[in-house]
Amino acid sequence: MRVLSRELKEHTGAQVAIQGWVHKKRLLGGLTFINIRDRSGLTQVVIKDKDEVEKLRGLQIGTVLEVQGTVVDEPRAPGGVELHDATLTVMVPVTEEPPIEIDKPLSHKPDNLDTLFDNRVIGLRNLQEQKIFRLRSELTRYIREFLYKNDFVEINTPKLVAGAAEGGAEVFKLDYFGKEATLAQSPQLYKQIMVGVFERVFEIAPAFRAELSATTRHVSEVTMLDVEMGFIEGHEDILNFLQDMVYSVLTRAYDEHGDDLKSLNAPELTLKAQFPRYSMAQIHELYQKETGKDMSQEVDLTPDEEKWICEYAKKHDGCEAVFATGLPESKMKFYHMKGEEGTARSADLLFRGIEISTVPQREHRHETLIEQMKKAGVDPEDPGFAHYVAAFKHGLPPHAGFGFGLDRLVEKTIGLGNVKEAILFPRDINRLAP
RNA sequence: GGGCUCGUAGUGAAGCGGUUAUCACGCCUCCCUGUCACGGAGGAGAUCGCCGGUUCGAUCCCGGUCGAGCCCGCCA
Repeated sequence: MRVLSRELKEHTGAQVAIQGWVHKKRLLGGLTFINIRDRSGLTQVVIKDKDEVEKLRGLQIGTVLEVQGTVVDEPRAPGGVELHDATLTVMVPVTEEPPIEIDKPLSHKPDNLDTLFDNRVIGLRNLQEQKIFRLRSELTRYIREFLYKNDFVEINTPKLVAGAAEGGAEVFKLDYFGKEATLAQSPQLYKQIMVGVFERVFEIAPAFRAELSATTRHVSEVTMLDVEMGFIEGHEDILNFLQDMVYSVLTRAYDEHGDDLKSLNAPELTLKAQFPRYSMAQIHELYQKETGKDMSQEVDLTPDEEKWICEYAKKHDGCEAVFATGLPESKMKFYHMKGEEGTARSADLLFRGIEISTVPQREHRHETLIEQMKKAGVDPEDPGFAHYVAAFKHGLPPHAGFGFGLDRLVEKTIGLGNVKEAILFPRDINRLAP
């Protein structure tokens, strides 16, 4: 029976078998230490028998082994237990030398990210590197649990779609049995339709963006959390809901994985249950007062302003998540609801210097929607949009939702410098493999 | 799409108009009984991204090219 590394201390004195990968060897002459890695961590194996050590001659890190031995309490061993009198059985011999070392910190310097991603398969065997993706898995689980608790249904919508769903962002075009199709850049229209069925829906899925962006915060395949909820009383409802979700998820991550976050050099969490809210105009004004730079002519916040307002909110409000409200009408999409004085009922959620979510209220009134579509140059009769419009014709309640960048959340929670570091196999302008 | 920067063993770095191209880790051989980024001795491993130019001589200077990174625009 196979025993896992983390279960070893429950078997003190017993003869057990462990299975895993050779993670590190230390040969001290008459004494050899081997670290075996399995899904639960590392086990230290102590070998004195020269013949056993010889079995590893010519074999590299990564060799898959079964080790039988006696579990011994040993304060000098990491974790307090180790395996003695070991017998090794090679399950999968590895003779190829690994291209990078996995028992030392991997370089995340911008210049070295290319090497990091080229060797991703091996690099992820590094325990620190794994932590990023174990945390990502946990953050995703927290989000799901929060949404389930709030009566949401998880849905899956098509990623092969006819034409651009929203217009605006660049899409990937492809041949679909002789017709032109695109990769969905957002589940926007589908999730709205589904409000007419379940009231509350969410999806966690890739969205594809063909923009020629080469920055630390863009990839061409992004994992989006899309949430949509019906029967809201006003825009506030969705802002509060997102705020509660983010607060719950982040505080839980720091509660349950504080040690991992610390070991990854994640910043301390500075968060309030109520996120501060500033209008775009206010942010431009505050920013100008502080830096002297006038950005009031910008339709949106500049990346520098996004960083600045997060720092400001952290100092001033004790919260590093902040809403930028009152997005200008010129940035409004046809499915957004108009706000007061040339604004859209929409906000951005910024966290640690970056936009992680856009949170608009939708236009649910059929007539108004048709008007806004026509104004935006979108044909409501178009096969790509007719079904969408039909959902409104047959009754959609007031609703709102948000698109939420999961990759960016992971990046910023851990304090990474590039969104790609939070993605197993990132896709950007130049990278399509691995 | 625009701007700026960078390409040196498997990996990470240093370097300089003339060097045997330097160091660390890894790899190979040997020594080492408590290591945990073990330690010690030795060894192999680099057409200095590619093409062209300047020069007596280019890894170094110039141009092009390919590759990469960062910023802007746009977004999540």
